[in-house]
Amino acid sequence: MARYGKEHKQATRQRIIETAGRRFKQDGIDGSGVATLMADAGLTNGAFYAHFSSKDDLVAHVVADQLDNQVESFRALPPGRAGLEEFLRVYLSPQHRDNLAEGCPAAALLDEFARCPVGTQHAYTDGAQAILDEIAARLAPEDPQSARAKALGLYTMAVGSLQLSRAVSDPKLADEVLEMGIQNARLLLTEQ
Amino acid sequence: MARYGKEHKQATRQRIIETAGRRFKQDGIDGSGVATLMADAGLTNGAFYAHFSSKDDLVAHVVADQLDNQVESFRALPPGRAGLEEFLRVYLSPQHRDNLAEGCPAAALLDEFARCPVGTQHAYTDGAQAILDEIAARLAPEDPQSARAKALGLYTMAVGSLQLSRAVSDPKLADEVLEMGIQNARLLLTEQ
DNA sequence: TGTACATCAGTGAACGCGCGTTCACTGATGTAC
DNA sequence: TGTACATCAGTGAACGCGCGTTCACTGATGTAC
Repeated sequence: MARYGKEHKQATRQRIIETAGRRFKQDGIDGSGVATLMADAGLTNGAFYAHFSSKDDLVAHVVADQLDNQVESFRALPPGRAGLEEFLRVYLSPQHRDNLAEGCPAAALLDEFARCPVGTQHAYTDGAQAILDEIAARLAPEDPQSARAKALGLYTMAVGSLQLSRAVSDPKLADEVLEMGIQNARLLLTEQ
Repeated sequence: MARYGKEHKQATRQRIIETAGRRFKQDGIDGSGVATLMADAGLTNGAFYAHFSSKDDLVAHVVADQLDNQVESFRALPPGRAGLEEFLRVYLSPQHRDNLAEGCPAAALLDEFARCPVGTQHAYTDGAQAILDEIAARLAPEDPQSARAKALGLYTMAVGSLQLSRAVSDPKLADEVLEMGIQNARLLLTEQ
């Protein structure tokens, strides 16, 4: 079972972090047990503590990884406001709403972060700052203060709209929430 | 222990629903055990199933109760846009952010509702519709369509902002999120 | 080249604990006589 | 008025189960000779 190159254990660790990200978003943090998380990665529960000191430790690394990925995919968007338009269309789409596991970590878990240890909150805070910077930079490089305000408005409304669309049991309302979210976000972006 | 008037058991049931509401918002739904919920109400675990058929059953009733209270407190606000201004100031205040247990159920639990049984989602959907109607009615009785859109924007941005302010570990950022939330919400309300 | 050994990622059983749920029982009160 | 009984909200121990965590062990591989 052993004597692999040093990159092998790192790869396993990364695999655990990525499959755990999907599981946490799908079933919640409390709703995902260590044995299930390890089975998702093709391992058994006992190996967990060779990679992480505790479940909380894993959660913090998962959050950092998820936010890193989101920042990276933001940077791959077309430059300027066109990129924000595309982001909105994808983020507030029925496909995103109906795919918890592959979607935005904040939309799936933000209110749980408020109850997480400070290490997890730091990981989220760093990632959220990077995303807000990325949004603001596309908005108005010449007016950073209003760009910052709008970036926050866009981010909080997008996350809130996706969560609301997922929580309601009426499919018509769920779709309306997404459509109005795009409409309101565009209004926020284009005005003044 | 028994032979009280018929209103006694109802009162106990209501007490459980109310203390459970605080506990769920504080510690999450998965994070609150039945024994703890009953101890909060001054009872022992065994009595639970004389009042509710399951924990899920309690959750659905708690969500309905929480949203009812929120609708009621909305109706007690000053009429028209002045009421919405007051709502924003209170909702996006540091006091609300720092008091999970007494605060908005959606801000504390919205992303968990996406993973709840359909009965709970119905309870939330009904309450959310009533709140959106209440907001829209204050906005523009003469233009119900744009009022509806703005009501959704206001609600999702308020919930998203409060969640974000609670999740970040940097107090300065947490305060900024609330301030910018109020600013963006006012912008949404006053324009056009 | 062949054999003995060291390494160590991963296994799987076990730990104590709290979970949601069940159930035989308690005991204070209202009712019947 | 006094006593026996029925009611039933609430008790508390117990159920099987999955939780996070620990640990003695396995066994495939690289290294030493």
